[in-house]
Amino acid sequence: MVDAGPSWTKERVELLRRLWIDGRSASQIAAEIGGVSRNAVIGKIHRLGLAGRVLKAESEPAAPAPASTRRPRAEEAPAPAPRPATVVAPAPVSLALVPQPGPSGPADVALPVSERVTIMELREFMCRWPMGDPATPDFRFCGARSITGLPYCPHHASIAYQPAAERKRDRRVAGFR
DNA sequence: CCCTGATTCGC
DNA sequence: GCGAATCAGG
Repeated sequence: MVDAGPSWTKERVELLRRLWIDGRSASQIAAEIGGVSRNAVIGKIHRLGLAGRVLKAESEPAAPAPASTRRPRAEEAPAPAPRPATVVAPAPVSLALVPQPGPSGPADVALPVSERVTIMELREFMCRWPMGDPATPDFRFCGARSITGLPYCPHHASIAYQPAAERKRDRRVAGFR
């Protein structure tokens, strides 16, 4: 007998809870757990009362824990917000840390050339970092998946968003490459 | 176009 | 309870 759908077994629910609290997105969790859709994950999250995740830690007297058959599972704190991997603000990356094209080094290894696109193929979710000379036919945009909310992929975003102090002096427009 | 979570509602 | 479809927003 091919056991029916896995459904939400204890293990799966635990995994779900772990990943969710860890800051994973519903789609990521769905892919990780397997056999369930993102909607299923979200639905379960709500039924478990885990919705809302970490975002507001103010006027919320925490959940009214039934307190009864509590296990010595030393763990029931209101979660100190484990900071998801989602970074909105540009990290303070200095140019010195950006791998520069050396005389004998493939500086483009971090750039998926195969993903380069023309302006016609460019979509909003694609990295708009210009590559090459706009006057030549081989001009392309990076085209990699851009960071949600930003026009660039992680790599180019690290170059584009540098500390103001770093560029305040050398504020030139030309030199895009 | 991509993504996110929230909600609804038939099953 | 479940989750696809839908909604609302980025």
